[in-house]
Amino acid sequence: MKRLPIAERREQLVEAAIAVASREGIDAATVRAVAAEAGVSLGVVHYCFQDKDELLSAMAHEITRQNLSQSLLEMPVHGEPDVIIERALDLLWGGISATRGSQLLSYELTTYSMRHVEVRQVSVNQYLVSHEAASQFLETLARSASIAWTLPIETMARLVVMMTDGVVLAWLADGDDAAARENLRVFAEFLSGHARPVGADGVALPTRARDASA
Amino acid sequence: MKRLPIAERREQLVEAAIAVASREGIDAATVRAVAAEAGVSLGVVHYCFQDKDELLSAMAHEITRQNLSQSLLEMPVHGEPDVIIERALDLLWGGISATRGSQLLSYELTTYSMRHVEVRQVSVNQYLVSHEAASQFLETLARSASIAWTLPIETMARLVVMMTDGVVLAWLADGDDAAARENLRVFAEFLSGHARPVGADGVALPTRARDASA
DNA sequence: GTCTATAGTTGGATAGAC
DNA sequence: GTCTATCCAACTATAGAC
Repeated sequence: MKRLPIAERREQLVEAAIAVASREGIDAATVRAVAAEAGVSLGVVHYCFQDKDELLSAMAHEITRQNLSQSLLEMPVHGEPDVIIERALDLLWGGISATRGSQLLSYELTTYSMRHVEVRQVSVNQYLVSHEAASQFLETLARSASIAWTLPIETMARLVVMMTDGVVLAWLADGDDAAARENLRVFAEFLSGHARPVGADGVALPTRARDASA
Repeated sequence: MKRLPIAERREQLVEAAIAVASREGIDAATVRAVAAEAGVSLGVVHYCFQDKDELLSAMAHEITRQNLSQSLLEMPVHGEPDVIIERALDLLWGGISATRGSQLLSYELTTYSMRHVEVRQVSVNQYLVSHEAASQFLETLARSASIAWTLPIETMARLVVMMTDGVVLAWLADGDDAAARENLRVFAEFLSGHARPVGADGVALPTRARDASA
């Protein structure tokens, strides 16, 4: 546990910060607590990070990456659009419901960032990463299911982020897993309602399309 | 500014707490800052409230009431369902977008409550009040527009709360008023899609109903 | 690079004069 | 009921020995 290069030490401390903050909340993630969690002394943290805000920012960046990357990479192959959409949301929900502390921490970081100018970038980054992930999610979904979206991808992505936040917040509040899944089912219906079938090459199939213009 | 009955003093302090917390965030709402905001000395606050948590709980209860009561009381009269729904969401948004600090504070209180057992009731209360308000909103809407909802009122209410949270969070993050209104427009379409017309007396009109069973 | 020790703040809570 | 004064705990941050 001694004499690590500073880059590795920083990684270790960020992981420790994530651990303690996910478990006990953002207020509990003091420099002291992080040092204790990592098994180093207080001075080490201040040697690796200029101040607490820099540590918090690094932690936020990493947890945003972790929360979103895992759920969105695997996607079902081909099949009926409605089935694929519902299955994709199931996978998404699996990744979320298994990481309650991280999800809650993510919202704590959002509000914290909105109140403290020194870490303003955190919520901006969360916003950008979430929307990028949602866009990729929708595009992969469209390719897998041979569909196109009836609204611009940016609009759809914002709706996906919005609904995901809503579902997760409600679930954090009441812990009702069944209700969250029910919400996702309605969410899936909503997505299906804004999809129109296209050929495998991406060309619309006018005979089945609900709206040839759009 | 002297010798008020304790009930009035408590009200005054709660208002001061709301003011400072809405303006500067939950972390800035220290007992000292609240006392200064109210123009009283530190001891007065501890005389009126057993500890900080009791003050925070009182503040949370009051701001939850304020945030939700104002927007939901006025509702348009009769007319075409789609128009009424969109107009109702416009009114809702007006009440929200004018109170950015309060909205953000509400989410800060939610996450704070979820991490501190002593104020656990705060988020439970937020949940209950929000769902009750959403249910009333939907019922008033149904009466005004002479429609019925195709899903159980509890399910619909949870969806309304969920979507409202999502829209507000996204708006807090990027401040994009136009995008929020666009989201609400889609939200309105969603609501319209789950409404079916009934007679003014609440009886379904089978000739126009999309689904006579439900 | 890592440790201990400590300076310097801030904030919750209480005691006691008025 | 209200004020001032004070205690005590926890935290960020730095200095300096090793």
